[in-house]
Amino acid sequence: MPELPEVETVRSALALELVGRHITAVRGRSIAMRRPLEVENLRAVLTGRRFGEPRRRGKFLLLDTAPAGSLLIHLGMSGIIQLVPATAPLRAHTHLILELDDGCELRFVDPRRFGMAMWLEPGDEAGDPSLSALGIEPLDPGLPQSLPPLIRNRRAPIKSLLLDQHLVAGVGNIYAAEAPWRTGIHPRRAGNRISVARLATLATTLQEVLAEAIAAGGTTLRDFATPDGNSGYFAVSLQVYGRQGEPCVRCGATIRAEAIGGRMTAWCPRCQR
DNA sequence: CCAGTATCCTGCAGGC
DNA sequence: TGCCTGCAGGATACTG
Repeated sequence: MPELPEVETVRSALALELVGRHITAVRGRSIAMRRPLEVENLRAVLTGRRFGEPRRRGKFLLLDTAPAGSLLIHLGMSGIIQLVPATAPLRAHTHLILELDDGCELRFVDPRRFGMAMWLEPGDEAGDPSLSALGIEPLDPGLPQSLPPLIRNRRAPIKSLLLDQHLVAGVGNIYAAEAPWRTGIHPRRAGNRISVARLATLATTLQEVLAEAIAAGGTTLRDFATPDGNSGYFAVSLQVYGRQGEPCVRCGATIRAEAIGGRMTAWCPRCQR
C-alpha cells in the first residue's frame, strides 16, 4: 500500500537510474486494472523512446519520455516497480515489462490490480480525469495556509477529508491516521469543528510525518528492487496505525480502531479529541 | 454539492 | 494440516 512517501522514494530512485535509458522492447499481457492495461498500445508508443526525469503528482508517478509524453503509473495498494537485470526471476503478477538498452528491465508488478499504467500524450495531462482532479501537494510549503479553508466548511470526519485526493493529493490511510494522532485530533471530528489554528498545525504535522517517512525510505532503499512492498513501511515508527489494542506511546491508553468512512482507523481515545 | 457506501482484486489471518 | 470465510485498501461510480 504505497503512499506518497513510497511513491516519492520510487521516483527518486528512478531519477538516479532510469534517466537516459532507451526502451528497446515492451512485453506484458493486457488485463483489467484500475484502468485497462493496454500492452499493444504501450508497445507501439514506448518502443524506442528515452526516459527523462520522473515526476510525482500525489500518488501518481509520471515517467516522462523523449520525445514528449509520459507513462502514467499508479501503484494502487500492491503495486511494485522493479528496475532489475533482465535475468532476474519474474515475480508473480508482473503485468508490464519494459526492456532497456542497458540490459535491465523496468517491471510493473501488481497482484491486486488496483494500480494502473497507461500512456499519456503530452497534451493529455491537464485533461486526464485522475490528474486534473487532484488537490494540493501535501509537501507544498503553502499547505498550512491552503488546507484550513478547504476543511472548515465540511462536515465529514477529518480522517476522511485527509484521504480525499481532491483536497490533498497523496495522503493514504496510514498518514491520515498518524497526522491526527500527532496533533491530538480525533479522527472522527468533523472538519468544520476544528479551528483554523489547529488545522494549520495538522497541516504542518502532516508535512513532518511525510518528510520523515521519505527520509527513512531514502535510506531503506538501496537497490531499485524499489519499495519492495514487503520492506514494509519505512522505519518511521507508526505510532497509531495498526496498533489497536496496544498502549498509546504518548499516554498509555489503549489504542482503539473502527472503520471511519469504510476505512480502518486507529486512534487514542485519551489524547485525541 | 456533499456524505456515505459498494466495487474491483489477491494475499493473508483467523476459525474450525 | 487444510479448507473456508472474511477482510484490507485507493480511487471512483453510484445512491440518498
